[in-house]
Amino acid sequence: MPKPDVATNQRAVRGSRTGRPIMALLDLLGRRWTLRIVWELRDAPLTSRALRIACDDASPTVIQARLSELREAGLVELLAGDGYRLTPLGRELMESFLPLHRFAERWSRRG
Amino acid sequence: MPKPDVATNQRAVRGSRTGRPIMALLDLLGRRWTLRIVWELRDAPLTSRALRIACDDASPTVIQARLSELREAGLVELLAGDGYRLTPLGRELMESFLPLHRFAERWSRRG
DNA sequence: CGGTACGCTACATTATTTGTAGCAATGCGC
DNA sequence: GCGCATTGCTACAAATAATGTAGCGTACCG
Repeated sequence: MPKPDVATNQRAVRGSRTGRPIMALLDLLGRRWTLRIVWELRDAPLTSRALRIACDDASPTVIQARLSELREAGLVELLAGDGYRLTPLGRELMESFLPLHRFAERWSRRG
Repeated sequence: MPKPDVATNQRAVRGSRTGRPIMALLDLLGRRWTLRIVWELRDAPLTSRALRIACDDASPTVIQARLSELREAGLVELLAGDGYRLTPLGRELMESFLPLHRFAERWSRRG
């Protein structure tokens, strides 16, 4: 039955067809390196190159693509001269993320 | 003929070598459809086919691959006759996830 | 038995990622 | 000015992953 129209609130965010924001967010964050980028920006701004290195030397192509998506999503911004940093909204995302960090610790101790 | 390697049925979870669990988790969840699958299983078990449909009709290839990864990660299990469901650990993940759901609502109302 | 649903796989086509190289623009010491 | 380093960002071929469709083998139910 899901045959709804796209009307993406964002460019080509997969899964946004339902109109439920969580779907758009899950799709955005479910792209390779996106979560990691947000995570690496949690403390301080990073230049695109520093970010690349922090992200296990991912290729600049993907990093740039993800940064564009994150900027469009209003989660990240480019500061003249200081590289990229999370916007206030991005910092909210980061905070919503902390429980996952704690979960990761528990998860790593699984049998 | 590339038969899946038995020891690591897929490449090692990226970042797991750093010893930082969050990296392994971010990598696991940052693969296409993984977040969505966990999300769709939040309420009730689903058969692999129902899950496929719930996930915007993603191809069975990826769904099966992700389910294997999630089972290996101890987050999802296959019930004889009832399809897939979150393990207790998977439910913990889901709960760690709820703040993100609330964030998605705020995010969708951004300017 | 026939029909249906399950988990799962094959495989060719298509899309995305990787890795390497490089560009134009800015800044800094000289 | 000049050379040199660093920035954000792009090109592009090769490698890898996802898609879409079909189908297998195994159950279950009539």
